[in-house]
Parts: sequence; C-alpha cells; structure tokens
Amino acid sequence: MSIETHTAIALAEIERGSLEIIDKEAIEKLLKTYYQEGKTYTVKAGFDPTAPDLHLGHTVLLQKLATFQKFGGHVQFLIGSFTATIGDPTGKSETRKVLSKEEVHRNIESYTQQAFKILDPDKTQVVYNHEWLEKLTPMEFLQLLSKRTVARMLERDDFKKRYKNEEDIAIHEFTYPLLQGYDSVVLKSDIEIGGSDQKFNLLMGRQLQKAYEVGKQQAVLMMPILEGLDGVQKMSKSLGNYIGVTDEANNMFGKVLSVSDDLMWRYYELLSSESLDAIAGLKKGVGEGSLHPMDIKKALASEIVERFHGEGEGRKAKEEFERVFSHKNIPTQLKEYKLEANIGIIKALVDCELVPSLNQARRDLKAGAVKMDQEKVTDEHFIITQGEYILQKGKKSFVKIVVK
RNA sequence: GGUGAGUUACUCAAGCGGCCAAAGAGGGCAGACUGUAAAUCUGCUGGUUUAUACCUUCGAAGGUUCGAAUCCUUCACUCACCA
Repeated sequence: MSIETHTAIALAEIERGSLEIIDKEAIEKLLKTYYQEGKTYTVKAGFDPTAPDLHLGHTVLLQKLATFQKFGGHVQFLIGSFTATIGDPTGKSETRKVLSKEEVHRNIESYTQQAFKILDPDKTQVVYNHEWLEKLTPMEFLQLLSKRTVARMLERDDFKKRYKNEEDIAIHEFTYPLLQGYDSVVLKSDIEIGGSDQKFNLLMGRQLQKAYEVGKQQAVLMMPILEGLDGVQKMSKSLGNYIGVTDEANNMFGKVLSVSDDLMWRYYELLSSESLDAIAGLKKGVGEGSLHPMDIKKALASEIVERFHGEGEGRKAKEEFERVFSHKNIPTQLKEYKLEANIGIIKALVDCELVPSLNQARRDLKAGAVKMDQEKVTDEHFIITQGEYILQKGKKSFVKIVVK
C-alpha cells in the first residue's frame, strides 16, 4: 500500500463520528510523516477525576485515542489533578464540589485502570497538570493571563450568554481555559481531542501554543457528547442515565437493550467498532423490515460487554438475557439474603434492598409488581415461612431469600 | 449603597391562617400492550410493622396564634430596578 493510501485509511477512521476537526491538514501531515519516517506524534485528551468510574460517555474519547494509537499516535492522558482540586469552572449551573487530594488520588487510580481497558499502555503517557500548574509563579501566571483579553474570553458561548444576561462570571473562571490551554503548551501536543462542549478550551490550546511560540499549533478533533439512556441528556453519573464500564455484564447488556431504537444508532456510531458502511447496512435492513431492531441491539450490547468483560462474555450475557426476559426464567446468578423466620412480605422487600422503604413496598405490592417464586403476591400481610424463595420486584429485580 | 421581588418535595410551579404531606406539569417507579424499543392507556410518586394516628418537610432561626408553607422579626442567599 502506498503512503497515501495508508494515510487516507487512517484519516477516515480518525474522522469517524467526529463533529468537527480543526486543521485537518495538520493531522494528515502527521500521519504521512508517520508512514514515511515512522515518526510518532502526541495526542492529548484531558480528564477530570471527579468520579472514580468511567462510563461509556468517556469511552467515546478513549476509543478515539485508541484509534490514534493504531496510527502512530502517542496519547497524553492528562488528568486535571490541579483543576479538580480547585472547583467549579462552569458557574453555578453545575456546582461541583471541591474534591480532597485523597479523593482525587483514589479516583485517578481506578480511572486510569479502567481507561487501560481501551488504551494501549505502551503508547500512553499519564500526566497530571498539577505537576506544572502548581509550580507557576505569580509572575508566570500573570504572563499567561496577559496572552488573552477579556473580549476574547467573552466569545465563549457560556460566558457570552452569562455576560449578556448580566450574570456573574467569577474571575477565576476565565483562567480555566487558559490553564487548560497552557497544558498544551507544556506538553507540546500535536493534536488534542475533546467533547464538542470543550471547543473553546481546545482552541485555547492552539492559540497559547502560538503565543508561547511552541513551534506548532495543535490540531483539534471534537467528538459529540454521548446521550445517556434517556436519549436526551448527556450521559452522566449524577443523572443516573449511564452505563458504567465496571457495570456487571448482564446488567450492562440489559442497559444497552433498554435504549430506544433511535438512540441505538447513535451508540452504534460512537461506540461500536463496526464500519460505518456496515452500520448503514444494518440501518437499511431495519428500515426495510428484513432485520429486527432488537437483534441489532443485542449485537451491539454483546460487543460492548465483550469489550469490558472479555471474550465470550457478550454471548453469555445475551443468553442469560434471553433466558430471563424472553423465556421468563429466573436469573442464574442471584444475590442471596438471609431473613428471619415468619417475616412479612413488606419487610422482606426492604431487607433485600428491592425497595427503599416500607411504604414503597406496599405501593409496589398493591400495583402487582411483586412476585415470589413466579407467583404474584398482593396481600401485604403475607408471611413468608421457612424455606428458600425467589423474590422479584418488577421485571428486572430478582433476589434469592433464605428464610430460617 | 438604596428600593422592590423572590427562596415550596427530584425539577419547574401553584398555594397566601385550619379542608396542606402540600394543586398541576415534567421526570421517576410499577401495571397492560410489546422487543427490558417507541407510542398509548392505567396506578403510584415523604417516613413509620396502614394508622380516619404519629413523625419529618415548604431558605435558616426565633415569635404571634387553639392552629402557620401561609402573619411578624432577624439572618442567609437569588433576582430586578435605581445610584
């Protein structure tokens, strides 16, 4: 294959799913140089260690980084260790609590560990921005500030809006994009990737690299923000609409299957490793009725489960799913609770953590959502006698109870 | 700094002395129908071993009253207009 062909293939894969690329020519050049001379380049992406677990929303970026690694990129996995300990850059709309150093440290541990399920560790450099940001002298900091103007900062949508509405903008908020951009100066990144909501900050890196005469300006690739399970809001832990990369396999499978058909295509595009052509084919098949959307969704779910739980696990999760939900069987793996003899059904539901309160248990019972050994129970005074039972609330929650 | 308006459950938002655990909408949970999809329909949506009972809740603390989310005082925060 010629260098041109290699480059074109790589570029196409890199572009996939991206929302916008700034300075695509630069990326093309880096790829070409890689194929000509074997010279690698750096790709930076920043992560906030505000939570210990990654979800699929994060992996959209990680997968893109992995793609770069396939084509000569060396990843600069930047942990916002400095910014995370300071506070809230996006104003009161999203009051973020300030994390202690220990918390941040713990988060970073599990965070990176999870990230390496996708990234190639040999081509990844984990860097922490407190290493250089903490060392900035006031003079250096002011020099950094002097590189930009207030007018420029107000170009950022978020700031623009708030300024127009005469809402407060804390002065330190202005410094966040600058600090983030400064990371690119220190790291001399060739490319930075991030979510589309980060556009302003990503571009800041470019501008600061110029201002500091780094000798290059990073290309920028923006990925869309992945919607959560509700299909509307972005995937986030606080909204509870996420699929965590550490989610148990069967649960992960189920969550994927619960997304709407519309959202499924979005997940295909951003999470699957199927080619875009193949996806278009699937879509066509579904549109024509020759393919059942649920089968397509199951394939996606399997793929995702395999990625995080290993080969074979996707198929297993699928089989289990079909056993339980299509054929209405009891799951093979059940959490087991030991309960006292002659316990009331209401109390039992709470003790097994199927419901949060006795009242909720009564409501569910009344609604006909509770089953014991596949038999519906509606009498709230029902007493469970000695034995082993399967207790079920709703379609999805099963528990095994052992009553002494 | 001055003046005025506001702060209600997960969110928005009614309530302006007892009938308020607090309307309505959204969200969520559950049931029916399905494919753990969408759409639709229905029920539920503070807690307490279900009680025409008690407890906690309407920014915070005090007060008036038989009785307060509702009235008064102080404090905190938010918003608007003026300087």
